[in-house]
Amino acid sequence: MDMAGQDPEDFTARARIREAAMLHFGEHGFDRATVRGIAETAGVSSGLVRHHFGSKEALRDACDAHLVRALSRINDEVRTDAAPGGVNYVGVAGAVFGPYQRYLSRALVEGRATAVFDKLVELSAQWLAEVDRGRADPPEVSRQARAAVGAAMALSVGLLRDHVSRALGVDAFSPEGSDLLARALLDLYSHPYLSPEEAAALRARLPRVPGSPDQDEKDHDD
Amino acid sequence: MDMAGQDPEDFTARARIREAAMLHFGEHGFDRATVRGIAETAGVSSGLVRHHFGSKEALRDACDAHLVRALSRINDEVRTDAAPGGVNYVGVAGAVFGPYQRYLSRALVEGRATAVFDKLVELSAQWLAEVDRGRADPPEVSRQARAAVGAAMALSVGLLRDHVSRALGVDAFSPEGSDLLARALLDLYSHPYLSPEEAAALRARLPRVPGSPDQDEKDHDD
DNA sequence: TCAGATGCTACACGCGTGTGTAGTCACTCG
DNA sequence: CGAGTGACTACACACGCGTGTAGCATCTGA
Repeated sequence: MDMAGQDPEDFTARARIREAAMLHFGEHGFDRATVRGIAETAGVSSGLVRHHFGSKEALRDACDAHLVRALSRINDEVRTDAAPGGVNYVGVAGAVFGPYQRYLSRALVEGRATAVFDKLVELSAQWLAEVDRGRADPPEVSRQARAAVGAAMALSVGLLRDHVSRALGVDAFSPEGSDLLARALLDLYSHPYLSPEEAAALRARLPRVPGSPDQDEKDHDD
Repeated sequence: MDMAGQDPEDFTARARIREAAMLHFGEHGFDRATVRGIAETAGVSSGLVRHHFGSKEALRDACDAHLVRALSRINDEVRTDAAPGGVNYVGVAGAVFGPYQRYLSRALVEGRATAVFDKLVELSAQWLAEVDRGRADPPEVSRQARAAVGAAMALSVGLLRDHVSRALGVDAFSPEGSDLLARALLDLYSHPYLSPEEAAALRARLPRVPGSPDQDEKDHDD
């Protein structure tokens, strides 16, 4: 039916409901959020929510789908606006979390929004490809693995927004906070926090070899 | 009453309930988890849960408190076992998430477990203090800010366990996965991913100065 | 021996929830 | 005009949930 575009349907009740749902799901979580509350925020009856989306879970699916669409749009914008020497991760993080920060956080932690994470891994891998080019020693682990970790790290501040904000003293997404964060991240990404010797030493202390049984799990007593 | 120790009460029904609660809260989330289900796992009646903890929320509080106790114990162990040249972050992450990975993840994302995060910031700051000593250029941002980001990053893989595992191809907490992760992290922490020039360039592209209004928030249209 | 805790269970209540149903209004098309 | 269709509402139902209450064993100490 209305598979049309993204803009023209934004004032429809359906879009308002979706928007309200992302707000409520993000703020209170899926379970705690109520269809009635969403309907109220959207200015419609609770029945209409069901009429348009069928069920609460289907509504969440629609939110997830919308998130992916929003991401791919943002992704294109970022790609054209990226710094020549590497993707501006701060910008990416700020953009990915957009108006939907809380919703995305919950979705990611609950294991959903896989497309978002995978896209971020892809971006991270591209970045690493450039970095690896100008590198003397060959990386020990695959680029994919490092990209996965990099993607997770890029999201970490957003996921732990409240805690980071508390430690920072200002909201991480406020102008002051994001500036502080950006500079902290630049510092982190531009300085090695382990010397090659330390890294080698720690590597040597790693649990035996892959495949060894749990060796560090002596007891979790209580 | 039974403020006794931590070990001697581990076989009591109260401890079993707490343990079952952390399992259920972690697996299904606080709202979706039911007192009846927790009671069944603990092998007791649902009434006993209320008898011991008063309410579902109080039960969660007890779980949080137990988590903090577990952390401080782990913290002591790690501190004595830490590598001389820096804290083994991989070990820390693996230890902090112990048997309570999922529970901790949810608690952190929901803004609880502040003590855990703050403790991690503290550890991170200690580590940075050592790193800063052997550093030529002075860091631009406070150690606290960098520690906050570092703590968030140390937790990121645990928070996004499912996604990272999917990108890795193996469970991030399996022996193979944690080994792979450790080596990826060591690579990340021991190599700068931005050259000083690139960092300077990106820093120059940062939004004006702290305190400037939103400049990058043109529109979030729909 | 007998009160009084204490650990624990069984059962019922009330409420909020997602969902189902019936119906109204408006607009379209033949 | 009139049937049809989709947006939308009001209302009721059934269910699962946290919570409350009453009661039963078991142990302890005066």
